[in-house]
This record gives sequence, structure tokens and C-alpha cells, in this order.
Amino acid sequence: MLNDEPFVKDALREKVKAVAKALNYQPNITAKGLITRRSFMIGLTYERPSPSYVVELQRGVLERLADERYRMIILPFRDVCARPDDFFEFLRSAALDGVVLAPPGSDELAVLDRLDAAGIHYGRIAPQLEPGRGACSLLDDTAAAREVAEHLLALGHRRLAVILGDPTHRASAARSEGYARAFAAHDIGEDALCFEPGDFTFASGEAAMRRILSRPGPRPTAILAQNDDMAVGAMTVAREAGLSIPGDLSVTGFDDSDIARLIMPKLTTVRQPVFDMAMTATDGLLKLLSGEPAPPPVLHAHELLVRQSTAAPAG
Amino acid sequence: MLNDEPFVKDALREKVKAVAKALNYQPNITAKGLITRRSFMIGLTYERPSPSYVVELQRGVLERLADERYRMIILPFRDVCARPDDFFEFLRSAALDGVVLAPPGSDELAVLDRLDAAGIHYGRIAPQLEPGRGACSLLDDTAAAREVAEHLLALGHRRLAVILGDPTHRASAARSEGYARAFAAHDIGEDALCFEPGDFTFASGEAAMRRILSRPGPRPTAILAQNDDMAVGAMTVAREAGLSIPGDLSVTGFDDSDIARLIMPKLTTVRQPVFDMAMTATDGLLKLLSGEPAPPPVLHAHELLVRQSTAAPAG
DNA sequence: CTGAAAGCGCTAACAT
DNA sequence: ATGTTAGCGCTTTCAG
Repeated sequence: MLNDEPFVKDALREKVKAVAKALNYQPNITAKGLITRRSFMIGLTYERPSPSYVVELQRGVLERLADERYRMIILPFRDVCARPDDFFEFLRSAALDGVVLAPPGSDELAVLDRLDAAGIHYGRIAPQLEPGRGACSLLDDTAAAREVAEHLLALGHRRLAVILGDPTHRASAARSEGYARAFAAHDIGEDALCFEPGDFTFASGEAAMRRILSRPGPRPTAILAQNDDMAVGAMTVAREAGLSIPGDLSVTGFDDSDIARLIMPKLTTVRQPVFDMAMTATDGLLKLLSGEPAPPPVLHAHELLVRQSTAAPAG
Repeated sequence: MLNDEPFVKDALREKVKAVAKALNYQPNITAKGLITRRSFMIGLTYERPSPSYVVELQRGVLERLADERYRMIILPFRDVCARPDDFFEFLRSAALDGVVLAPPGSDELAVLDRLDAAGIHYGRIAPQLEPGRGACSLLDDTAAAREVAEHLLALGHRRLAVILGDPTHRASAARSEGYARAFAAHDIGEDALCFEPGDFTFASGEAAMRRILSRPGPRPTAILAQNDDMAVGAMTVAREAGLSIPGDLSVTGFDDSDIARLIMPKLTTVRQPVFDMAMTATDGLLKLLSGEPAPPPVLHAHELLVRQSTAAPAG
């Protein structure tokens, strides 16, 4: 009756609605869920990303959900890639209608298979694999990373060090590929490059920078970190070693997290529209949930933000 | 049967559990909720705080919930204090068993009244008012703020500026009171002090610092910002104006957010154990939910962290 | 167009 | 100690 059925007289409808309002009546969503077999809950999953990324992700999902009856439940999972089966059980135990998967879960094909089998719909944020599955928000990490490297090469840098992201995130490899294309296009040889492992944390950026500084031979003039947290870690260590940025060393990040704008000098980085990506993926998920066919993946635009942490090399 | 009832033979119990596992059976939490009148969901509410605060808050709640059947749903509300009635309706519409209220909602007495009337239990993070209501995690903002001010006064600062927090947060007044006690104890007069409004955002810290620098008369030698984001905003503006920190100007924050450790120089601030506070409040809420009487409020320890943004004034 | 009845999957109370 | 039954609040189906 309250669900706007077609063949009810307007007068009656109004009357019922008025009374409902007067009594402060709210339909019991649990009972409704029992019969419709829907929980009206969607989950958001991720694996220890940085605070500003998490917050943007959540804001995006909630923004899309604001006028829906759906609620968002948060499911951070420690180690998606190491234990995909456990991850799936974790998802299933929450009795969700659907789930939004952030990296690296969005690329965990074993999880997608089981989600399909269980009939749980999903949205995926920035997957690198099989973008046709689920409702996907795409970002061209390779192209973005290439732009970063091209920017440094255009400034004249010829000895460069890369601080790699968490290898379980497919985006790390995609970004490396972008750097590699730029290096190849400018004939930068292996001997002028150095690659240090990292895991997207501030501490791993610090450690990588220490290793870079302790290497024999001429120091690189630019550092390409695969995210902002590691870039800031590298900057901290470089400064403690007496290097000025960007005078002695240029540094680039990736993500445009809050810290990139707050640090001095402000960090040259790539903006990922995480809020929009989360909103779009949720929108697609809602379509899937209402029985519509899978929406086409949406490619989101990135943006190279040149700030004060990069300059031409000295000398 | 699966609920570990007391008078079932162990052999049978084991057998049933084995079959349940084999069939991959999971009880329908929705149906269970319909009869027990519980949704097994608790909400977490807050009003646009900084990312690192949000993330710690969520981590704390989830940590306590990890082995429970409860799920956490996120309810950020734009303007708790301006529209307490809407805020309550917002809470109620989610069909929650309980809710964890972060500031400033944790001090919204009108909301607590309506929550009581609706029989929705609640945990409260860092309330300043009526700490006996609900499951409370307390922090002594006044004592902590006083320690910050005492630290600056001990260094020899005698002209100080305060950047105030959002006035709708009761913590702002509590922190101001702490500063005031230290100033009074050291006979710092009104004419040596200046108070600029802010709202806990980076931008408001920048704006406040600009106003401070444009005032006639001798410049203060120390800035007390009521949170870290505003402190960082103030530092940014001070540096752009050619002041060195802490050489020309000491700056203090409040919260020990991520940025406090990442910025150079590292920020002198107060650590609030947000994670623990969230965990404790959730623990108390769970007790309330299981029918136990209201647990006593838990006072959490703060810690003054003296880092590199404070030093004795020049000259 | 409107009322009555069945039943979603589970738990609680009750009868063996 | 175990099996049976009613019914949570809603939607859907089927008669009126």
C-alpha cells in the first residue's frame, strides 16, 4: 500500500500516508528482506589502504546510496590475495546483496568466480583484469604513470629510481609498465635505472630511499614512487640525508592523497578520482541489483598534477 | 540446534555441525533478526572529521566486532548539531541495534533522549556532557590542552595565539579551558594573547594564520591550534610568509593524526587513543546490547608528544 | 479495486 | 532430551 501501487485511489493513498506519518510508522526492513530475499546492504571491501583513499571510497559509495534504502557495511580484509577462499566466506557471512571491491580484491578472479556462483553482484574499483565482469570503474594506470615519467624526462632527468608498490596490487605492474614505456621512448638504459621494492606504506618508502642512497655510483636525480605515502617517506629520508627537494632530487608520487598537498614542497603526483570511481561502481552495482544487465565499464580520467617536488636536475 | 543449546548430546551436535558444514549451510540472519528483533547491526556516526580520525574510529569498532555477529554500518551525517531531529530519524531509518556516536553527536543530548525513548543503545566517544549516559570513552581534553600550553610556557613563550576548533564540538571549549588555566597560572594577560576562530579544517588554519600575521603589534612566538589539520595549515602559511618553524614560530596541534608525523618539522601534539576509545565504547555498547547494566565510563590516557615544531622563542 | 490468507526461514514455547 | 508448532512483519497471491 505504501509502495505506490498503481491501482489505488489517490484519496485513500493520501489518507494512509498521512496516518503512517502521524504514527511515525516505518516498515520493518528486516521482514521485508525476509520475503524479498534482499538484505538491502552492500559491503565495501578493501585491504589496508591509506586513510584518504578509504575515506574517498566510502564517501563515493555513500553519496550514491544516499537516496536509496541500501546501507553500506565496511569489510576490510587483512590479506585478500593470500586467502581468496577465506575472503569469500567473509563476504558471504555478512549476508549482502552486493559488494563493492576495491583493489586488490577487485582483481581477485577466484573471488569473482565464487561471487558469481553465489549470485552476489559486485562493483569493482580500478581492476586491471577482465573489465567486462561486474560493474567496473576503470583507470588507465599505465598511461598515467607514463605521463609522470615523461614529465621527469622532459625536465632533463636521466638517472632515475623507481619505488615499487605492493606487488599483489595489479596496479603496481601497470604503473611500472607506464614508466617503462616512457624510459624506452627516451632510450634510458637499464644502467641508468634502479628499482626498489615497496608496499605502498610510508615506512617502505623510507626504507627504499635508504637503500637508494647507500648504493654505489652516481645518485639518481629523480625518484618515481608508485604512491604518495612512499614518496613522502622517500622525501623524509632524503631530507634527513641533507638533500634538498627539488634542488638535489625530484620526487613524484601517485594518487593525490591529502598528504601530497600538505607536505612542503607540495608533491607532483597523479590525481585518481576515487570518489567518482566509487560512485560509478556503486551506481553500476545498483543497476545489477535491480535486474538490469551489466553496465559497460566506465573509464575515469586521471590528471598529472605538477607541483613543487619536481624540477630540472642540478648542473 | 546450531546455537549450542545445553541439553543436546555431544555426538548429535557434532553430527549436525558436520552436515551443516558439508552443505555449506549458513543460518539466515534476516529471519533470525525478524524473530529476535535484532538486526545485528550497529551504526557508527560522525560529522566530517579528518581521514585518519575516521579510519582509527572504524578500525576500533571493527576490531571489537571481529568475533561477534555484528556488522558495522557507516552513517556520516552532515550537520548533527543543527538538526538533531533529522539526525535521529537518520539513525532510526537504518534499523540498528545500537550506535556508536563520535563527536559532536556524542554530546547531542536531544539525540540521546530520543535514542533512549526508542530503546536504541549507544556508545559515546569523548563526550564532554553527562558521561553517565550510554557506554562512554572519555578523554580529558582540558588537562591535555593545559599540558600543551604549559610546554610552550616552559620554553619561555609569552605572546601566544590560539586557533580555535569548531565551536559546535564541545571539545573545543574544553581545550580552550585547559589553555586558559595554564595562561592564568603563568600570569599571561589578555593583551599577550589572541584567539582566532577555526573549524578544524586545514583551510581554516591557513585563514586564521593569515589573520594572525596581519595583526598590528608584535607577532606571537607560538601558535596553539586545537587540532593538527589547522596546525599544519598555519605552518604552511607561516612558511610562505618566510617564517621558520620552530626558529621564528612554535606551533602545536592536537590529535596526533598521520600528518603530524609526516610533516617537516614533525608536529608537537597530543595523542588521543582514538582506536582504543572506539574499541572501548563498542565493547560497552555490546554489553548494553546483551542486557547488562551500563558499564562505567572509561577514561583514556592522552599523551603530550613533544616533537620538532616547538622550541624556545628567538632572542 | 480491496480484503483475506499463505508463507519467507528462523526461534521460542510447548508437547512429547 | 528431542520433535512439533506458532508466529515475527511483511509481500504476494488469490478471492471477493
